[in-house]
Amino acid sequence: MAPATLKDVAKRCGVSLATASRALNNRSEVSPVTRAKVLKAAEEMGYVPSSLAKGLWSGETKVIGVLITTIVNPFYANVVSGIEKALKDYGYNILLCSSYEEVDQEWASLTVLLEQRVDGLILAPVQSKPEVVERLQKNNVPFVLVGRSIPGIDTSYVVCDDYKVGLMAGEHLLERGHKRVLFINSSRNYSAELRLKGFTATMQRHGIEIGPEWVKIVTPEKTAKHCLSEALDQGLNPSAVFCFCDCMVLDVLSALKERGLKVPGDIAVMGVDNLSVTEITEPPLTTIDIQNFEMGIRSAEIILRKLQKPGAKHEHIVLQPTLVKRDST
Amino acid sequence: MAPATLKDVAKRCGVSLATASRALNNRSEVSPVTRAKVLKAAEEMGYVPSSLAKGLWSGETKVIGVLITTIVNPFYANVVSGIEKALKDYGYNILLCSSYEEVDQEWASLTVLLEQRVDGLILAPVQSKPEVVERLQKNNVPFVLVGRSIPGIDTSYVVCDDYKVGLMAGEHLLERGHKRVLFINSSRNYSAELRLKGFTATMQRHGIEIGPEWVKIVTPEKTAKHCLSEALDQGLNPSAVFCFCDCMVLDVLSALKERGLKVPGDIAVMGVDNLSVTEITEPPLTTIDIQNFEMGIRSAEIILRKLQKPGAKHEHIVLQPTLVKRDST
DNA sequence: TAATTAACCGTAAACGTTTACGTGTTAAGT
DNA sequence: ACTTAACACGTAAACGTTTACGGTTAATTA
Repeated sequence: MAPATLKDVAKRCGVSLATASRALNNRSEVSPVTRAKVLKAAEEMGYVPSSLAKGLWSGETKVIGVLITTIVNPFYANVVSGIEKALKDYGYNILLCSSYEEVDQEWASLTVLLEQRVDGLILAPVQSKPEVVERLQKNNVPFVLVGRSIPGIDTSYVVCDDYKVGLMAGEHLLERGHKRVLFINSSRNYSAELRLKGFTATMQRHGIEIGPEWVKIVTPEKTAKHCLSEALDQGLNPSAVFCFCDCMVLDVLSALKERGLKVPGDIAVMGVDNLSVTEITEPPLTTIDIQNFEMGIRSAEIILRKLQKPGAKHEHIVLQPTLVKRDST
Repeated sequence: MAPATLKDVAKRCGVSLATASRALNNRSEVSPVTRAKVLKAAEEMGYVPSSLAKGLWSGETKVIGVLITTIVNPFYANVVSGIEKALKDYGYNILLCSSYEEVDQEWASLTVLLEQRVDGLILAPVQSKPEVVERLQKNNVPFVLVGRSIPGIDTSYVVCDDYKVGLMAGEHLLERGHKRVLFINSSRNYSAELRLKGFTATMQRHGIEIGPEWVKIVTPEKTAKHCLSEALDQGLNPSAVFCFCDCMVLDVLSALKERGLKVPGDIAVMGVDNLSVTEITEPPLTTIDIQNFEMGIRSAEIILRKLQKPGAKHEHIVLQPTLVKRDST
């Protein structure tokens, strides 16, 4: 009951494998009448060519690996959607893997993607360490980092200007009079570092030191909600919370609700990503738009270019963030 | 610069292909010293076995195709996340395709998935027509429908009790005194039909006829926002809107905001899916929980069982919806 | 008429694995 | 000293494609 093969089709028409293959691939060396016969037989038998065999022969699978933290985060859903859109017209498909922000899981996913011989790879690396990238370079597979780059290593990447993100958040919150700001950050990746740097530098320029107790880090075990609770229980009394991404803001928002704290009356909050939900929360959320969908598009386009010209230079795309002022600050 | 093959590894160790293969697969017919030599060489050369070749030989790819409408809808993001979780421990991976609710796109994606020789398929069919399912049956690939079944055809599926969803919505809205309810529905799939039936039957039981002008259908070209505008411009004056899913509710919500209509004061709204955002919108949204994540888990489990016992009976899982009363009604 | 060419088609090798089968060596049993 | 068994390893076929190469026929040219 295995699927019909080219051999089956050929046999049924009484032609050779080669002829059947040529007929199906619209090559000229086959007579019109034979071609029609083969096409008809293939159609009737529900013949679907095997990408495995084709890939083994041609060395390309028409599959692009995508490795993100989790598709449940709408930021990545948007990125993946952008990737999908850009790849569709070129016949490429997506093999999706998630790291859940865990190094081991990322490594394992990478193994899978390499085994599947993906033609290219788009990934948001978990850490800002070189191992993962070195592995890809060693395996000679075209790849692009998306959302996060890695300092000191030359790769293609599509990111936003993360330092500026931190800077914009700092300036905005200062403008609104906030001096005690809790920063709930993501773990270990370079974007998180840059946003923190941009933020602290800006606050410092206005004479405000951000001590380590004002920076909490979300991990797979410790949600943004936990971070907030921890801060409040430590008696920190922030007047505003700045989160690495809108997802964390949503988490914080429900925590504040539970505690009966009003936003922005008792405490202000803002995030990054400009997820569509931020328009319709109560209150609508101030956030920073970093062009999620566009990031997906651009990274896919880079991969497509790399596939066309294998020797091409690395491309570095830095998208500009824009502040979206709403009512939560 | 192609990736190292088993042949390369074997040559470097001065052993045959067969021995190298056996060493890497931990078979007993190879001496400890040879095995160590092979493993070391493979490690050094960054050898990664080709799933293509392995798949061609074994007939299984360790890949499950997932065909949904779009990953941007958090409902499907949750479903996919559930699938991923259930598959992970068994070494299966996800090839993701989107139909965007278009029949042609669905058909094309299916071709790709069959070409890739996925071991199994989880899909949310666009229409409640048999073509797609017949194709899969003809190609003899195990599959499960998720979220939507197809009437009159025996397949495995994981759905919620859609008739009951419609019924619950109807009863809840009646209870809140709404008699003029606009139903913004999804297009052409059986779940949409069932929810509509459950809804209209319930309203009818209370003496309220739902004329066709009270049912609007969202298509790729016509968003929920359009549907609402159309209804209001037709002078329909609904006191409540029931949407096929929360995504549509969010869309409606922003449309109402633009028009300056208050929820639930001027008009009530409710949806289905219990997306996490519905807790924190203003107002928090009444919705119906249909266990999104669980749907993913269950459908993946069915596929896993089918892969173990190819001859097994179809499984039909109907999850129970629960009404989540919040402030939008 | 003989030689050339075009049109069509088949044979076989290759892609990277796995395993059935065969072969040679050594150790144990008679 | 001869048989047997166990062990370690190699050879080759198979999975489903594509294409280089060669061959046969018929049509064209000299």
